[in-house]
Amino acid sequence: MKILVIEDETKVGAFIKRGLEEHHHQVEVYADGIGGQQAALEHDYDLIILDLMLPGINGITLCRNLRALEVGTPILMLTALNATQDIVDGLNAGADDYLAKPFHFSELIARLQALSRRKNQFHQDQAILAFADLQLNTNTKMARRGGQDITLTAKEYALLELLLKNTGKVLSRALISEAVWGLEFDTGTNTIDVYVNYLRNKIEKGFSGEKLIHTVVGMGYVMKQK
Amino acid sequence: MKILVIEDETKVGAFIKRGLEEHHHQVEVYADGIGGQQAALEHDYDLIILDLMLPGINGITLCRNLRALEVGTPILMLTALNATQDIVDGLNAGADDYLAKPFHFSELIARLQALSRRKNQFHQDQAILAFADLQLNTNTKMARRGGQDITLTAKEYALLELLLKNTGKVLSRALISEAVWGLEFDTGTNTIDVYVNYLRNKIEKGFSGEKLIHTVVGMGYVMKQK
DNA sequence: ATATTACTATGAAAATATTGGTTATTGAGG
DNA sequence: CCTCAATAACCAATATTTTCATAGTAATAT
Repeated sequence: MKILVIEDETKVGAFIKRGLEEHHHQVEVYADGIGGQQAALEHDYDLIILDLMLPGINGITLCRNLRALEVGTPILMLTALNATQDIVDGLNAGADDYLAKPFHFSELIARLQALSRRKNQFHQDQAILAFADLQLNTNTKMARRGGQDITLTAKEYALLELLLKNTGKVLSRALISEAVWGLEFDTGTNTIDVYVNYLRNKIEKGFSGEKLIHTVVGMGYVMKQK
Repeated sequence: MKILVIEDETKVGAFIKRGLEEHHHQVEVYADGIGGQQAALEHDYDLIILDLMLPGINGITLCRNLRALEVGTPILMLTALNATQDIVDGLNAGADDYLAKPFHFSELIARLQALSRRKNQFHQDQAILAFADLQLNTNTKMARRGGQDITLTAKEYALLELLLKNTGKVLSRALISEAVWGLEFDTGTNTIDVYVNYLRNKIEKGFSGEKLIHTVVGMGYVMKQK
């Protein structure tokens, strides 16, 4: 996920950044509200972590501004302990959740996951990912081709979902490794190739439809037709 | 959605109506409580937006009346800023959420979405949830299969209800944990698995009907047939 | 000809199922 | 108000099942 952190205490900001990066997120930190607001408007983040105590602009105002400008990105507020009024104000200003400082990092991760889950639950418009005569139902986690249901394992599903969300784009092994296995390094193994093979056996072998997962030698794999 | 707005300030009423219509909702506005209450009883709305400061009848009274008359439609109160007592009274009278005036339109939209989400998840005022030959009576909290009554504990009931309200959808342990136990973090225990096992023993073991709760390894559990 | 990718079998590891026991909670009776 | 018993909730261990990662070989592309 791409995450924007607006936090003036540099130590706290660095702590959050480091921790989130260890969880394979992409993080940008702004120490002032003005810069943070600008960034939020210009880029498309998956989550904004916003300290309410900021120099320059009040966090609640910032939050309200973003919502007024139709920025729908989930916002997680950081508040001082027992700042009940801040919490109420913040939620009214359009924030989605809050976390009282000081907090354990695991709490932050938990909130973050809860938020993305909630968001995914609401965004049900993309329940089915389809390409050519292949469909992937993100609710049932089942694939379907030629009227036939196909059961996938967790890794197979993650891989197919990635391919279907990036049809026509060549995905490098490094990118696949990071997205599906959460690894940022090259393991030196052929695990990805093996899983591509598993997928091909399930969604291509025995089906009359054309080949969908194509190898680009030296580059990676693509989901495409022709 | 079909939305009823009860608001005496015509400017505010018009503002809400216009905004909601831009979001493709169907809106009716009543400027007085008596007319609004009448409308709420006669038509079937998806949401009622109710100003607490009304001429003729008090908003809280109106809210209480509707609930007494078995109108289950979600009610979103509009209150003056810092009218804490009103908020408490309103929620006690059966309102589902509140919004302090003045508010940004995006806040209203957010509340509305949150309410409809909550409603879909929890407020299915259908007394009996049924799937295949299994029934769950949400009033008596009893399950029934093959003409035989099954008593459930609180957690078992909550879990079964969740599954039945999301048949066909794979529910992750994280989601189940949040919905049934209210936890946003992973306790590191296998409590969910144990309760799935309890449920299976009660609703599957000893019944001729087919298996209904399916495990999807690495993903979670689903209620489905076949 | 060689680098790269495809395929396959297998043991290891992870995930899940099941069971037994411990701690909480509740409700009746003293 | 307390005690006790019954039930529910929870946890941890072990058993079982499924999935995964590896490595070796075959096939294919450049």
